[in-house]
Amino acid sequence: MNALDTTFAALSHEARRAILARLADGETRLSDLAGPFAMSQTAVSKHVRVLSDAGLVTVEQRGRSRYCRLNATPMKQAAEWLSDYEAFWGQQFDNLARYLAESGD
Amino acid sequence: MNALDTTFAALSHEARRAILARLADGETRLSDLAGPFAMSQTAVSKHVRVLSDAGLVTVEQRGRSRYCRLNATPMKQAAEWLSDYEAFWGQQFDNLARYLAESGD
DNA sequence: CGTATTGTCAACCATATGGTTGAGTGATAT
DNA sequence: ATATCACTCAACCATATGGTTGACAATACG
Repeated sequence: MNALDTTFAALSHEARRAILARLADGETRLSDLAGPFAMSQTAVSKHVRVLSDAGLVTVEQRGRSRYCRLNATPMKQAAEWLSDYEAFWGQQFDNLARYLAESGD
Repeated sequence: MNALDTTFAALSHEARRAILARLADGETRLSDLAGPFAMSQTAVSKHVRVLSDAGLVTVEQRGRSRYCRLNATPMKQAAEWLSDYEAFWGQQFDNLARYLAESGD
């Protein structure tokens, strides 16, 4: 898997996006991250692992806690990939119109 | 799975991103899509199915061929989600500096 | 008609993902 | 020293993903 693969895959789960949103407010301990989720701490830990493997989160052990920090850098590449399609975002109706025109040939 | 989940998941495979890139050049038949891939047509068909389920591709049967068309609309939502983190993209070194400063306490 | 083209479907396989529980480890507090 | 906190790890489970093959269906061509 390349970087874009792992980045998009990491972003494809709501819990992980929620974790990132939380980290946008600042560094958070793993146990504090787990709070809002109806999920065991182990599960949250696994999600953080996925985010960490994707380079989206930096984990640092201090004392008995693990502090998680957002690293948005990989998102930049993802956003750049998406931006290549910016020109097509408004074209849904154009496509529909073309489809209707073509199917009427 | 919500829309963002399926969109990001669909984008997390290189073959599917390649298919989308190809479709950006215009409508393409499924068999023509399969060409460049070291993969059976069935596998390509499955990828197109994933893209279609995510709303990124519109498939239309004409004669014995299936014509695939790009629909970038779902990407817009994904790009908007990402753009919320734009402010953090440049902060990797800031974060590193802060980390070093804190760990030096 | 028969045959090639274009694709699906079903079955199968290996591996990944997302979750659980229970046990264990290392740091901190009392 | 012991208890508690914050985790990880290993095992297990169910389901999803990504791929294959072989059989089938529908369209088009001659």
